[in-house]
Amino acid sequence: MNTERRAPLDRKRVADAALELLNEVGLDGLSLRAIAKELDVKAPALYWHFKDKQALLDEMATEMYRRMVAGVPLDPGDTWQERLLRSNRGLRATLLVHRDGAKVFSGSRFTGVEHGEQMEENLRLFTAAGFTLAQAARVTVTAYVYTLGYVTEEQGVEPLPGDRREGYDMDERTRRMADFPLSAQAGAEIFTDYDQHFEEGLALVIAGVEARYGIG
Amino acid sequence: MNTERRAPLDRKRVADAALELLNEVGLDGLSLRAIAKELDVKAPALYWHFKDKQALLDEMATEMYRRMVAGVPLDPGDTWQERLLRSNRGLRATLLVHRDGAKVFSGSRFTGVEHGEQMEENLRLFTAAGFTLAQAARVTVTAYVYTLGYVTEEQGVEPLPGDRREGYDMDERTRRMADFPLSAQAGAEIFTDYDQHFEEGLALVIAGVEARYGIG
DNA sequence: CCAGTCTCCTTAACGGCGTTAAGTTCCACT
DNA sequence: AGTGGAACTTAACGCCGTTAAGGAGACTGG
Repeated sequence: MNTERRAPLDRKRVADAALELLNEVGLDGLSLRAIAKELDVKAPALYWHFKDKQALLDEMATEMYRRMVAGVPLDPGDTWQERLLRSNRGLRATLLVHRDGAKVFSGSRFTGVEHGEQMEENLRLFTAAGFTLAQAARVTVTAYVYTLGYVTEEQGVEPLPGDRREGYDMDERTRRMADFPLSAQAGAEIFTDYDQHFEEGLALVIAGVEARYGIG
Repeated sequence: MNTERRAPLDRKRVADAALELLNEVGLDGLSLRAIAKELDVKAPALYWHFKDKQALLDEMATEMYRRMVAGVPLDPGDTWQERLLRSNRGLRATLLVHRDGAKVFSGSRFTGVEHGEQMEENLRLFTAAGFTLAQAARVTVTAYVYTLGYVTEEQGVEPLPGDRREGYDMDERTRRMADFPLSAQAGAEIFTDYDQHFEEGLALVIAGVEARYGIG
């Protein structure tokens, strides 16, 4: 008989398995029973590690954040513009790794205070560049919610990079919008080239900061 | 005996009832059975009017949009800046009317093509102001996702204006963030005064458009 | 060496969920 | 009067998050 005993779970291993499963089944299909099965365990076992499902989702978001920090090494010598670009590109890339990544992220709260470190570094850089703390907060939050909102919309159309959801066929949309020629044409401008359009919006925010706060 | 017969339901009446209920129970608690009860009907009756729950949520989002358009009369003589301010303030106000308004809105797609009219008007105004269609699309989308992202975060902290969710006590947060003084202090800057901070972020976007596209 | 405790999991069950199938009632029209 | 469709109800399915109770194995103190 097999007396090998599986190593006990921990929060990170559960979150990892859940994130992997997320890509296959999406947020709606992400049940505790399915996650448990992935870990060769029954669903109630998860309650030993998390008080409820939301706590597991929080851990998933936190894990995504950890991977983002690990994948986006920040140069302390960055200008604030470079920092804003890098961190928001990194954020978007992180969200895009998982189906419904933006929803998981924005619906959850980080466990612990690890995220404080990166936040502190950013605020330090911005204030050193001449921003007041209030301005620094405003800039980072504005870029953050822009990115989150952008990817949320993006993933509503393309759950994973490259595979478009049904009902978002461009030709069909153009036909439906025949009475609104500008809107019809703008559709091609909105529902394609997500990478490039994200960059442009981010550039608008940065240009706004330079202009309004007078820090180049 | 009572032979009065209730007028048959329609999509709008269902969506109205669901939106009203949404404020009491939140998106998680918004079950078809509860909506049906509100309408003196059993849950499966809703399937006569909607093919599934998502279709009902889509109708709710569309109804929110209709109310926004009705509540934010657009002056054709607006400058593009005024238009961008007005429409995004109107959008935020609309989202804030209902608990989880931003989530409902960004998770759904409009039914029909009514929204094309307003979109067309906006694009007309922007192109008339000198923007290319591509620029006009970029500007409106950037402001749109900013607003959506902002309110999503806002409603994560304050589900309805004025009633703060537990776990977002500022003093307690400051204590937890003691190791990160800038972040701790910035918290007061981020998790309060949502109206004013929304305006500031929107102003940043507008300033960016002026600077980057050279249209004042 | 063994009793007791703690960790980590299982089994069983609860109420509620979205959804489907089948049947019912009532009205409009021929 | 008879037919047909519109607008529902009743009953049921399988799945969900969650809780209660218990059990197996390792760890610890006497």
